Amino acid sequence: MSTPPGRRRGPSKGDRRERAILETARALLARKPLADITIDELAAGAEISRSSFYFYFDSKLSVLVALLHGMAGELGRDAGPWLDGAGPDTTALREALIPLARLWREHGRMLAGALAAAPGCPPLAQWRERLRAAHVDRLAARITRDRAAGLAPDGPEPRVLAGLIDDLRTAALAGSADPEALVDDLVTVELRMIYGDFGDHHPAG
Amino acid sequence: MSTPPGRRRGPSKGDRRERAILETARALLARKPLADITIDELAAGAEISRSSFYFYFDSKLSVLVALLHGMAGELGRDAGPWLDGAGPDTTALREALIPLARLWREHGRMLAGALAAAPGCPPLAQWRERLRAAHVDRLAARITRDRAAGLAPDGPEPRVLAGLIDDLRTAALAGSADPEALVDDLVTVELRMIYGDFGDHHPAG
DNA sequence: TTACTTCTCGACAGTACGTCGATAAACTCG
DNA sequence: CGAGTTTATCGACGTACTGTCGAGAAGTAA
Repeated sequence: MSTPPGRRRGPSKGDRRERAILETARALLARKPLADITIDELAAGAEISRSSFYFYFDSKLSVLVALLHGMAGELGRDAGPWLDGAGPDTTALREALIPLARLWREHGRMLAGALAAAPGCPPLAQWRERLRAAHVDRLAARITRDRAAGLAPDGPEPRVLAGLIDDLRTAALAGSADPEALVDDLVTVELRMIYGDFGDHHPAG
Repeated sequence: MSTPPGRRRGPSKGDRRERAILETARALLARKPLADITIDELAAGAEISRSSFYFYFDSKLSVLVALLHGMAGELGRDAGPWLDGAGPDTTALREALIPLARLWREHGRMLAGALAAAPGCPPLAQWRERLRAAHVDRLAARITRDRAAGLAPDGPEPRVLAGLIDDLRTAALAGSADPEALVDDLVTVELRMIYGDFGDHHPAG
């Protein structure tokens, strides 16, 4: 359910087909959930027969996983300054959230679909877990540092708090029709979760 | 997909069958997601044939919806003191969260499954929306009152903030293996989201 | 050409869904 | 009781989608 079955290597024509399947999937996922997409549609989009589809992927879930992996890098981009910094750095947090929100605007249906399908499909669950862990680990470390430095008040276990922040972020972005409009509010709220209102003043209405 | 097809009224034997289906569904949903449950299983659990199932419900989603409606009341119970009160009332918030967490411990799989299936099934989406609206409306009003009274700092639009809190709560409870262990941390974090650290001190490690 | 890998497809088998019409069981009321 | 109606049950059917198999067409290279 996760590794391609037939192909070996070679930059040949079947590659274009594989791309076409991925492209078709991306297009369809922007309009409807995975469950409503049939292998026929995917195959038709790549101009091959349904059976041929199975030469490239072993299920539509594999297609989604491939799509998601292709996007893995983008999801954590620009988070460095915030996650590796210290104190209630509004700007850094915002700079981390903006590209994330953009990604959610562009691929929201796909990401939300993947998240919803994750419990019940190990490879998807693993993908989500990895992403979450990457965020939580670094954020928890940051919280620990800030508390030690007296920059943040005591509170929930850093890892738990970081988990709550990740949950909030994901749920909010997944649920919103206009994720980018949420950025400023998310900044405020995430900072409050960590710092109380240490030096925080709401940036924009 | 949402209203029963055949039955009229009368406290007769078919009622027991309907109950049996609901019971079976509840039991199965505790172990696996809706997608992995077949009508056959539901029918077998109620000791009727697959076709007979359709006399009672028109799909397994309808069963889930019925189950959910039967639980609608419990979900908002004990939230009154918190939602109708004022200021960072740790106790009231905790009293609201405890029964909620208990419910999530007992029926977490079912609730999480319903949430995951909601986008893609109007009746479920509606159910979720109603629940969310009920919470958000009252909480937003509370935030507005508290700000007017100088009890809470300014921040995101009350409705937006309330929405974020609802998202956080739901996502956190849905994702946790032990929701009740999360209550104290949720209390801390929700209060911080609304009040910054106005008078808040973390209750328990 | 031959020999090989890459790619394609039709045909098949399996599973689950939802509908229909025939009929059985249970109630109702004369 | 027994005729009529509602309530409940089921088998058979048609449909949609999934995934596999094996035959073989293209492409590539000696």
